[in-house]
Amino acid sequence: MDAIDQSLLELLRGNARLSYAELARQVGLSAPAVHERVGKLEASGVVRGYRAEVSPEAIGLGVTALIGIVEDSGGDTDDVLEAFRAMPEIESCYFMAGVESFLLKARVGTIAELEQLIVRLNRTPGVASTRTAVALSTKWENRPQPVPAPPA
Amino acid sequence: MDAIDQSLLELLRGNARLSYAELARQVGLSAPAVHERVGKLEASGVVRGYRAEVSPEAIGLGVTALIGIVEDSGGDTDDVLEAFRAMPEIESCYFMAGVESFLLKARVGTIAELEQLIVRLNRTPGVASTRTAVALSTKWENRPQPVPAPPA
DNA sequence: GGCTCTGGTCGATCGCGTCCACGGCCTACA
DNA sequence: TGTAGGCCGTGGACGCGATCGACCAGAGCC
Repeated sequence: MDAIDQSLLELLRGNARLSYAELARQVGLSAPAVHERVGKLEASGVVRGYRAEVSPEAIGLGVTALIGIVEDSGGDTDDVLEAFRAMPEIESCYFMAGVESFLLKARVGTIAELEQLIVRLNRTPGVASTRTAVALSTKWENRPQPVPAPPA
Repeated sequence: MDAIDQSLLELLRGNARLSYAELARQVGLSAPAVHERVGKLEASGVVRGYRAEVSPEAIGLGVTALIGIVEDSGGDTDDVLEAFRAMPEIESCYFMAGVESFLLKARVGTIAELEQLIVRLNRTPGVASTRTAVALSTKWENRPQPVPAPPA
């Protein structure tokens, strides 16, 4: 993971569909060399995948909510997790320090759907209570920050 | 935005580096047809871009925190936003309903850096108070949910 | 000093991206 | 109902890119 790898990551975070030839020009190597480097970054898990970023509103998911979950003292955390995983509306799931064990980011089409989701969450075994905050607007999201000095 | 467009979005959300030829095979059209459809999806803003997803730990950003911000009654929201925007650690910024006007997702390398970030946030004009919760682990993040029925 | 491993370039081949001309279907309208 | 026009697709052509193999330079190690 040297400076060239960092440049490649930076470039691919900006536009994942850049050709190897274009990447090669940008970093001053040959295309096969870039191909090999990127392959190693993928194989080592540094690059997890390449995703098209779709505007949520455009596909009818205009409502974003952040939901804190307090767990039942008797519940099994893994079961709760499984239940969350089965709900496709839950885009992100963090296990947190604090009273609320989980923080979920959910995306639905309407407030009515959000209501149904919250009801389902509250009914989930192991969930003691939920606290929902809805996002009025998303100022930005998943902004890539510059790759800092490598850990190695 | 018909069923084929939805398939294309689904495919590209799974792997943004698929070739047009491959996409064409998957949806049963010719490559130029797919090229044109994807071009229109990009032009209309449905597809915002293509991003490589990089493992945060691999680039030395092992600490994720969610930070709620209570605004000063006298502060200017736009100024606060500008200040947040200038902090690269803040990956996402939502404007929320509720006492806390903003919810930030921040990513830093160490707890010490998180401390410095919180100090900077509290010093920011317009910020009355902050509430930080750190993520112990990320169960999943930005999981693409199936494209539902189109709004049209 | 020579061996080997790593990581690069170069060249060749094959497939892909992309442009263009053409054609079929659907609709609007007389 | 016949017809014109627009939309959206296909097929062909051509140049570029992906990718493989062969080869080479430098570092580290015996």
